[in-house]
Amino acid sequence: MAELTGLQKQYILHWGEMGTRWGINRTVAQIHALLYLSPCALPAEEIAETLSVARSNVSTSIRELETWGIVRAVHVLGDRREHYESMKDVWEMFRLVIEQRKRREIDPTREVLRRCLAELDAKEPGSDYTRERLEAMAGFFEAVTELYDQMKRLPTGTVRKLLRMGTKVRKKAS
Amino acid sequence: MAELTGLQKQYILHWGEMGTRWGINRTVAQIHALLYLSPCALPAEEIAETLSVARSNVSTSIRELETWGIVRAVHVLGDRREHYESMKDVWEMFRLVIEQRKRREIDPTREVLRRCLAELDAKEPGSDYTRERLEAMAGFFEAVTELYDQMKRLPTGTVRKLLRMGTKVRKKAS
DNA sequence: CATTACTTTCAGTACAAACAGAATATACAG
DNA sequence: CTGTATATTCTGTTTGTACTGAAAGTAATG
Repeated sequence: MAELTGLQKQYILHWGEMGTRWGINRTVAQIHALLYLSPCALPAEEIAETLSVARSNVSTSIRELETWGIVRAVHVLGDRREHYESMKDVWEMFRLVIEQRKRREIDPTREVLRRCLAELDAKEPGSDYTRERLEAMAGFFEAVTELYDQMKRLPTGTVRKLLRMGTKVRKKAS
Repeated sequence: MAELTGLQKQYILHWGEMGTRWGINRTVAQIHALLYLSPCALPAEEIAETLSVARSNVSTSIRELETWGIVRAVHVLGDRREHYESMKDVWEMFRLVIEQRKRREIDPTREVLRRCLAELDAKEPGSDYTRERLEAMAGFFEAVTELYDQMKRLPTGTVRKLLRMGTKVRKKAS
């Protein structure tokens, strides 16, 4: 993984852009893409060179990826440096990311909605319209959470199987 | 909707923050929150005042919300100004947003992955590892797309019903 | 325990997105 | 046609995030 092929470059750059669109730092996403494509774990130094970013920037970004749980440090015999490798199971990676974004964004939103509704009862029992809207929104978030919980219970791979089943059934019916 | 209650303020501010985390402009999200809570359509002027942002900023943001299809202009008799109102069906709103983000981000990513794999065949038939990784990622995106398409076929409300069913079944089983 | 290899933290800088306000355009009323 | 109300576009400024390079920190080696 010394030099990038044009193809790898293309993938890494695109992944970086996608990241930014979903509120993920470009460098973080690029590093992830690089590690994902790399057959072996890479030291920070090499990542910095390959992507032309500061060594320190790599350090911070790696740490973020580690908190997501999709990158980890491994040791290579005869080398004092940390080497970093990405998880390779795509489904599991996305599961991790989704789980954490849910915790950080969906759950707090549910909290706010609940608190709003409670306050509404206490202080402004009259404002029916606001209540109606907040309840609709709260219902949505509860449902999404429910959906998520049900998915989580399914063992790995089941989603994929269900998907295949669904496709077949629909094809038969048509 | 002249003055905001503390509660409405809370919701609007939170919604703004959530927006930024998902790559949506804070003002855009706030305006959406305001219109969503408002029982009647509001003129741009009033939105600007209520949220303390520049009139021009409202203009741009509204336009973005219009392109998403979740806000539209309506006319009020005896008033030359445009009044804006938000869609109220939460499920439909999210459906619209998801559909468009898929178009703008998921689909292009699938494109890139396909192109990469094609190029890989043409130019570098040897690089097995890269191919393996790209194929795994491509497979994931295809599956997500498939899942999305299947969901889309379901008539409105079915997701909600399925959800309730799922809950019941699981409760019985336990 | 001093030196070297490596990593993280910190402080300032650069950059891109968001924004305000002015300028311009459009549409309506008299 | 003129003046007024409203909407949009444009330009410069602000703001916040990402980033760099230097400094400090940590740990292994001889």
